[in-house]
Amino acid sequence: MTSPLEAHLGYWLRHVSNHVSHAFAQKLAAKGVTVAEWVVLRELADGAAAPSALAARLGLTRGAISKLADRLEAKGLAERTADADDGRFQSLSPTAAGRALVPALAALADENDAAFFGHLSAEERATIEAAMREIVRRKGLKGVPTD
Amino acid sequence: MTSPLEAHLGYWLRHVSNHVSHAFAQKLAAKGVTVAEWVVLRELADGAAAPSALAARLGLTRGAISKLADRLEAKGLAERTADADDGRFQSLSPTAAGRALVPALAALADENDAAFFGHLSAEERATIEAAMREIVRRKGLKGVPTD
DNA sequence: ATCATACAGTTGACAAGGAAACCATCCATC
DNA sequence: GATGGATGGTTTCCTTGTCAACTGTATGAT
Repeated sequence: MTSPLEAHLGYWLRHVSNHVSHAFAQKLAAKGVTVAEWVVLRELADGAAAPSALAARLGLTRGAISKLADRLEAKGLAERTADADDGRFQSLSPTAAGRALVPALAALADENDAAFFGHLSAEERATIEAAMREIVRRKGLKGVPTD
Repeated sequence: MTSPLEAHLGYWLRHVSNHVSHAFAQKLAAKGVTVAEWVVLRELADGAAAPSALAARLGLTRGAISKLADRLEAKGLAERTADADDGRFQSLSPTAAGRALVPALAALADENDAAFFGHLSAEERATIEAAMREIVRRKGLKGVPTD
């Protein structure tokens, strides 16, 4: 007997996480930003960063970051600056507009998370988060997903 | 203070679920099948279905199913048959080859799930699954994700 | 009977990443 | 100081999905 899809925890995780992300994407769209853009912007709010550092931290390829940087720059939310010392390096930093946008987007993120998980008890939330952190630790997973 | 990404349960869910799916995709690739194809194939193993029914059940658009059907047909794993009564309808059914493939793929799915979640206690697993099911119920979420 | 409407499936344009090839720049060694 | 790797960033191609327009078929109201 082949086990049904629903037997897998991975199934449920993806199912819910897909919907969470999708709902979040909808909310972000109203601000003219995609989820991936938000993640980068959020990261940049803590200080400018090199594209490849972002790639490593966010679990994306350098190519993806390159394209994301293009989009953010086109939207006037971030800008590249060449490193004076090393011609290979560059630094991606948020513009004033980009920086200004972060709080509103963060509020949307909070709101979205609350909408999906707000009803869970503190224990349940703790259990789930701990389990996820543990899996990440065990598997040595790197990289941030897209939310 | 804008809350960090890690404060959101949605973040952790997606993080882990991304890796679970990716790992699964790798395993499936050895069998020449993608995750989406597996999901459809698994669904068809329970009996032939109309494309639009699949779309609704799997949370994909009809267009996506149409292309998936193309691929499955090209690989000789499924086939379309026109409905005799209603010219608009068709039915997607697994070929013998497709049907034969399912158990092996299901084994991979089991294996993959175990690799990520096997170390969790039964209680933890139950808590997580119940929470996810509850969210799906509350939100009235439809559709299966891609695992 | 006819015609508008709804519906199943397909198709084409587009978005977003991954993989890999490609450039440019730096550094280490000779 | 030249030259042969590393290393950072970009570009190209491919895959896969959505969205919206389109095709063909059935149905219901007149």
